[in-house]
Amino acid sequence: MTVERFASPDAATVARVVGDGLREGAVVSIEAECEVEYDGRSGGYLGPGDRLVVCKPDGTLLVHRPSGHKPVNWMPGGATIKLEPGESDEDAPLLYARRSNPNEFLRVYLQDVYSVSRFDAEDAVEYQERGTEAEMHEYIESNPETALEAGIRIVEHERETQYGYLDFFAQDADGTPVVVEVKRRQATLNHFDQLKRYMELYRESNPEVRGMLVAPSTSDRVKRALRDNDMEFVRLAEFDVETREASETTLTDFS
Amino acid sequence: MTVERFASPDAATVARVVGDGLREGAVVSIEAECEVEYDGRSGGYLGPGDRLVVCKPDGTLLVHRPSGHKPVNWMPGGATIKLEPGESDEDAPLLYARRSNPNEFLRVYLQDVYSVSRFDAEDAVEYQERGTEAEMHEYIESNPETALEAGIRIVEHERETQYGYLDFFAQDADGTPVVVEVKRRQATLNHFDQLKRYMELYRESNPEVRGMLVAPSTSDRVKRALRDNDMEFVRLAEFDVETREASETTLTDFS
DNA sequence: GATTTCATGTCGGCA
DNA sequence: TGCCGACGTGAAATC
Repeated sequence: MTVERFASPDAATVARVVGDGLREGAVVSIEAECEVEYDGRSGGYLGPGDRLVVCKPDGTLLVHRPSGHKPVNWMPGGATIKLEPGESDEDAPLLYARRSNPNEFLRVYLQDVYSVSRFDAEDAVEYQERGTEAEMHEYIESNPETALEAGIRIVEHERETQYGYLDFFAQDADGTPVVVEVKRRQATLNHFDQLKRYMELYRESNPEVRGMLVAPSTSDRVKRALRDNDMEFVRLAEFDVETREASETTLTDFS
Repeated sequence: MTVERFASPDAATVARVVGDGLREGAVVSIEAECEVEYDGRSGGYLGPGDRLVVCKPDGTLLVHRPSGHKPVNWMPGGATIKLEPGESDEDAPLLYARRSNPNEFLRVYLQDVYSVSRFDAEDAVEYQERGTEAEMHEYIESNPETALEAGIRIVEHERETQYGYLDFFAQDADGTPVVVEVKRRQATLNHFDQLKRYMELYRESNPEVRGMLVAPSTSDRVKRALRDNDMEFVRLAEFDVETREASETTLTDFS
């Protein structure tokens, strides 16, 4: 049996299921009324309420409220999770997770456990992702003239500078060097800053060097900042999610 | 009963529990072997394997593998979730979530549902957080001389400029203006960029203006970049998570 | 709705 | 291990 579930378990059962489950590599889910306390990089307290608590064998602990994408409290993988049965029968069992670097902990007081389940999940396949920044780089590298401008030539990809990595170092039709920074989504002021930082390095030795910020879109503010600093925005419409209708791919597309 | 669970349910039961549950405001968790397909801002495919699928009544959908803090696939709140029973008995029921803006969808093919549970969770209390950037601002505003330097005076908090907001605008003991950028964690090159952007605005009219990057810590690289640009780093040790041992607060601290 | 900034961001890559 | 930047970043505040 892959899933074992216990309704209204007592503290000892909860302790056993959590302890054995995690040690043996299972995912343990708990539906309970609980109180949560966190301290570390930030700190917080959540009073009594019903939540879904998920413990993974890698040390991940998630506390989910009935709404919201993010867990209200959590511990990323690598933490040590243990369950301490309450001292007396009235005491709530304590689900306790701690990690160092940074030093932090999470305490979940399980005041009323409605249900706990142990899930011996087998999941080995890899997630296949499409549409990453790496893909955008590949596209630009193979089609620089379509993507950027006629006559441009890529000289180097991922060039290291003393101020960090720049995406492409290129030369335009006239042989003028071009610093290219690529963003997969709408370019922000931070991205402008980043490009400018690289530009300053090259402009010292060659004031002619050009700077290109390449992205599916950007705001007017960023465009103005670029103009004010003699840099350029290049729109890569091919990667704009909003204009490209979410394509109705089917499973066979991945075969 | 707050939690209702069904072991090895058939497609019709899964459809009923998911449909009724979400409509009636419950959290539905599914432990199943499934296949996942996503398309939208990015795209991806996850082959068959055992996962925990969580559906919330606000439209949140999470697919969790047995390890990792983040769901391998998800849909943030606001999506429309529906479950379509397979056409025939052999067809896997399809859990389908869609949203617009951006336009994207998630398909979870439930090939083998080990268990589905409906959790009518009641959770009304608010989460109380400590240690935010706002708190750091308050601290600096009330103790500028301890936090920053002797004789300094805060002139303005959250001043708007044509290039964005700066955290504090101050004057030192000599009356020289000081631009202050505050970060609640280790300051990065990006934060340096941000401060520099503001600085350039002020230096045009007054080359004497000072720039302060205030954070619990930063890297040597950032310190050097600051020095090279005649700006300063101010360490706010009070907010350093690493030096401050995770304090052993108790529930009573929040009363 | 668009833009900007914060976050217990998390995650991965590389020195 | 620490630093650095991408992310389907998400979420809040502001305009």
